[in-house]
Amino acid sequence: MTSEEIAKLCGVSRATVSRVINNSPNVKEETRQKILAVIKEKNYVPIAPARRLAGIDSNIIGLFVLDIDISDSKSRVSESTYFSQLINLIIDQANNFGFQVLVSIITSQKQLSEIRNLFMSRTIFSGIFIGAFNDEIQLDDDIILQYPTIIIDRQSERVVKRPNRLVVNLDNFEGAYNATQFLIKLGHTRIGHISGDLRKLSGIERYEGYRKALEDAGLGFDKNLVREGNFLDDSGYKLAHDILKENVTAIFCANDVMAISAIKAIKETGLSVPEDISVIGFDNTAIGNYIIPTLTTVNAPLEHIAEECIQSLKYFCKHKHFKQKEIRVRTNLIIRDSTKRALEF
Amino acid sequence: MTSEEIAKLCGVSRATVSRVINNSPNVKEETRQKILAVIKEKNYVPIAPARRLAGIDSNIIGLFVLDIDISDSKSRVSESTYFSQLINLIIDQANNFGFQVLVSIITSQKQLSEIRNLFMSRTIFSGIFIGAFNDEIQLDDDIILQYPTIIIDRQSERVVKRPNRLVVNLDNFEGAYNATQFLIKLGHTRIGHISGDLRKLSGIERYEGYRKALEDAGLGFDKNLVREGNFLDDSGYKLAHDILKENVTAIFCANDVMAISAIKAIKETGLSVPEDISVIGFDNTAIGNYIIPTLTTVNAPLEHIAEECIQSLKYFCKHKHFKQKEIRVRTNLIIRDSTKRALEF
DNA sequence: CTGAAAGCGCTAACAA
DNA sequence: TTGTTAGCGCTTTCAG
Repeated sequence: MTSEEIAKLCGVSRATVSRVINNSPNVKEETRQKILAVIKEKNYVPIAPARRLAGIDSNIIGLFVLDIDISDSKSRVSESTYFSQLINLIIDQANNFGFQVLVSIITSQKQLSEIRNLFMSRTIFSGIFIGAFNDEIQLDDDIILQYPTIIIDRQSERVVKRPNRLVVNLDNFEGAYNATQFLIKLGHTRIGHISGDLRKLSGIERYEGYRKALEDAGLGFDKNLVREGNFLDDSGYKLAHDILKENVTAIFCANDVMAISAIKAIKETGLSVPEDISVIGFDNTAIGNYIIPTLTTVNAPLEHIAEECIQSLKYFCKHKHFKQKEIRVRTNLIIRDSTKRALEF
Repeated sequence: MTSEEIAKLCGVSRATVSRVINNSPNVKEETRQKILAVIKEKNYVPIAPARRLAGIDSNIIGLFVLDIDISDSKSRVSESTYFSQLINLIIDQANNFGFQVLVSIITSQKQLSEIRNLFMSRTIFSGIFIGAFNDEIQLDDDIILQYPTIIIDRQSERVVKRPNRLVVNLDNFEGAYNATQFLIKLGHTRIGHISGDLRKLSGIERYEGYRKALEDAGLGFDKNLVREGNFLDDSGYKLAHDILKENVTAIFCANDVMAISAIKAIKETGLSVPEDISVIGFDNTAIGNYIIPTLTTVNAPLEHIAEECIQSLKYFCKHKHFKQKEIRVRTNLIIRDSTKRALEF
C-alpha cells in the first residue's frame, strides 16, 4: 500500500495525500476527511525511509548509556535500577510524544566512536547521553555537534556551547548537602562518606555537598572519613568495612546501591543500623523500602529528568534551538529507618 | 557526502561504490581497496533511508517490553532488575552483530496495537517481545505475522506456527522443581509457594514445577500453601505475611524480588531466615548477594536467552526462516544462606 | 485548493 | 569487472 494507491482510491493526487499526512492546512476539509477515512480503512502507513529520503527528519532518538569502565568487567552501571528506571522513563515520555527510542549500551571506546554513524546515516535525529564521564571529550565530536544532543549528569561548563546542546542535571549538591545536614542535626559528628565515581558529575557534586554541609556546621572536613567508591554494590560493601575503622557513627553514601551493601557490611561486623550507625543513600530506588531497616535517602525524581529531556526536544524540533543551556532538577530528602539520633545525645 | 561523490573521487560509478559497501564479490580487489580508503578518509556513511528505500532491510530490531496491567498502576514490571538486565543483554548482543535496538515499553492496549506501524513503516524488520501474557492474542496480528518475531516467555503452543516465529523460554519447570526438591531434601514438609503472575508462562511453569516436586516426593500438593502473586515486591511482602499462617517452614518464591520482600515480612513477624523459615527465590538477580541472609535462588541465565535470540535472528536473516520453533534455556540452583535444614531434623 | 514533476541517495538488473 | 538506467515511496516547489 502506497500513497499513490490511496490517492487513486480517493480520486486525488499523491501530493494531496501527502499534504493530509503532514497536516498541511491547504486541503479542503472535505477532501481531508475522505483521505483520512481511506487511510484508516486501508491501514495505510507511510514508508518511513521514503519520507526520510524526501526530507522529513527521523523521529528516532538515540539513547546512549555510557558504561565504559575497564576496571570493572563484571558489574555494569547500566544494569542498576537507577539507570534502567531512567531509561524506562525516557522511553515512556518519548513514546508519548511520538518519538521512538533506539537504545545503545556503550561499553567500549569503539562503540562510542560509532555513535556518529547513527547520526550520519540519518537513523537518529538526536541523542541523549547518560552515564558519561565528566571529561568524555568524544561527545564533542564534530559530527555529533551538528545534531541536537542532551547530556544528563555532566558539568555544563564541560559541554561545548551550542544552541543544540542541553545539559540536564540533578541538583546533586543540594541533595547531598541536605542529607548530610540531616545527619548533623541528629547529632552525628563523625560522618563518613562513601563517594560515587568521581569522574562523574553526580559523584563530584554529592561529595561537595557533603563537604560543604560539614564545613557550614563548623564540624570541619576530614578527608579520612571519605572513601572513593564507584556507585556499584561491591564498592559500597568493601568501603563500608574500611570506613568503620574511622569510628564514624553515620555514613552518607552517594547512592542507594552502595548504601544497601554498606548496611550489609555494617551488620556483618556486629554493629546495627541505625542503632550504632546511621546510613543515608541517594536516588530513592524501590528496594530502599524493602530492606531492613528501610533506607533514608535523597529522592532523585527521574521522571522529571525524563520529562525535561523530551519536552526540550519537542521544543527543539519546533524552534531549532533549546530554550536553555542547562536544567537542574531538584531533590528532596526521604526519611526512613536507617537513620537515628546519635547515641551520645 | 553521497556515494556519487565517493564514486567521482575514485573515478568509478556509484554502482561500484555500492558493490563495495554491500560486499559484492564482483569488484576488483584493487578498486575495492581504493574505494574503501576514500570512504574511510571522507568519513562517508551511507544514508540509511536511501538504502532502505532501495530494498535493503532495516537493521533495527524492535524490543517490546509488555507491561500492561491496569490493576497495578504503580510498580512496573519493566523496571525490575530481571527485565532491565535482559534488555541490556539483548541490546549488547544485537549491537555486537550490527543490529540496532529500538526499545518500546508497552503499557496500554493502544500502544500494543501501534507496534504494527513500526513494521509497516519499515522502521524495524523484526520484533522481540518480552513480558507478554500467555494469551496475548494481539501478538498474532496479521501484520506482525509477516515479520520475524521472537517471543520470550510464552507457551509455544500458543504461538501461531510460522517459520518466522520463534519462542525462547527458560526451563522454568525444571528450575522450580529443583528448588522445591532441594527444600524437601532439607527436611521441609510444609513448603509454601508465592507464585508469579499466572497469566505468564514463567508464573505457570514455576508453579507446576513446585507442585510436581511435592507430588513426586510423596508430600502431596496442598493448595492452601500457595499464594498467587505477581512477581512484584509488594505482592511478595503481603503474601508472605499471609502464608505464614499456614505454618510453613519454607517458601519457594517465583522470583527474587518477591523472595526479598518476603524475607522482610518474615522478619517483621519476629521469625528469622533461615532459622525458622527457609526462602528460595528465582532469577539470581544481583541483590540476592547483598541482602542478609544471602538468597538461595534459581539462576536464570539471561545472557543465554539474549544470545539465542540474536543468533537466531542472524540465522533468520540468512535463511529466511528460524532453525527451530522453540528454544529452552536451562537453569541451575544457587545455594546460599536463606535456606537451612528443617528444625525437626 | 490541487496536480505535475523533480528529486532525495541508494541498489540491482541489464548491458557491455 | 564495471557502468547505465530504472526505480524504491515520499515531499515539495511551481503552476494552475
